[in-house]
Amino acid sequence: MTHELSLPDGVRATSQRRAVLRAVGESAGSFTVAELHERARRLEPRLGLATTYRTVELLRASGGVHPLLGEGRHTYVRCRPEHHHHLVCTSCGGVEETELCAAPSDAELQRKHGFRPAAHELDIYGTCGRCT
Amino acid sequence: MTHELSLPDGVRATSQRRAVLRAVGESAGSFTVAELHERARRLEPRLGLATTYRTVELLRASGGVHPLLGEGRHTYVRCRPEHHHHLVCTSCGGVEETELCAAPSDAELQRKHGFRPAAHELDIYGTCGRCT
DNA sequence: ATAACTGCAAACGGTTTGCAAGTCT
DNA sequence: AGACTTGCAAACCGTTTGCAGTTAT
Repeated sequence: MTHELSLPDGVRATSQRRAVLRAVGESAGSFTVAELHERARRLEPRLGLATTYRTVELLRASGGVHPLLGEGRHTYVRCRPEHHHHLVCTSCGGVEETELCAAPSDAELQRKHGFRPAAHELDIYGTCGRCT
Repeated sequence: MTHELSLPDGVRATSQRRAVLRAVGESAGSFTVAELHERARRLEPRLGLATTYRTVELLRASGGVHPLLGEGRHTYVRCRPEHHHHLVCTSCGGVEETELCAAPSDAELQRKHGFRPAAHELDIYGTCGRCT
């Protein structure tokens, strides 16, 4: 089930890069580069932040991780991003995630607007369970 | 047709803010704060960048503009009151509006999350007709 | 009169880069 | 050996903030 994460061909398999790879593998959901760095440092304490950035960029270019539009460009998910949206409570400010989604169909967007959708972002505002 | 853009209640109508407002009004599609600043400076040469940021934040808080989290810098689009969503072309930066909408149903959100939705925002990223 | 607002410049936080030292093949 | 990779620190860039002077109401 879990697709094996690997470095692109032609780059060297250093201990630093392996540590970053494992940190990505251990991530549940989305992560920032800083979080990844912190986690990878447990395996490779001398790992520098710049190297983490460089490795994430390698993985991004080879399709191993994917940047999320929704939470700012500095958030990534492992290649198969779980599709989720935000439920923002306007009373307490809390945010939860949901997998429920019903965006307009690709075909309809194509037909009515000539637009080819690649990703979308949906934020739903309302009142959460605790606040009702 | 074009809804008049205005400052929120309780804030002073200065020439700087009017210049930023007009610059927003003149924008086609999305814009960055820096672009807005440059455009608004033609009307108000002494306008500072910080003031442009502060005014954009005012407009954002009062619903006059809507932030898109694109590559690198934050970009915004002007927001009109009718219910609509944005089709953002990641190739040319253009933004069109669509009335197509299919958010998850209130009942489903209520049942699965105990969340009572009031409003939602949907941004769809992809390639527009001209860029395909 | 006075609270809101401004420009300026310095501060800030995340990201990138130059470089000398170190490492994989 | 030789190219690739690293850590470090400085540079970078968009954004925010502190402050003293200015302006709308």
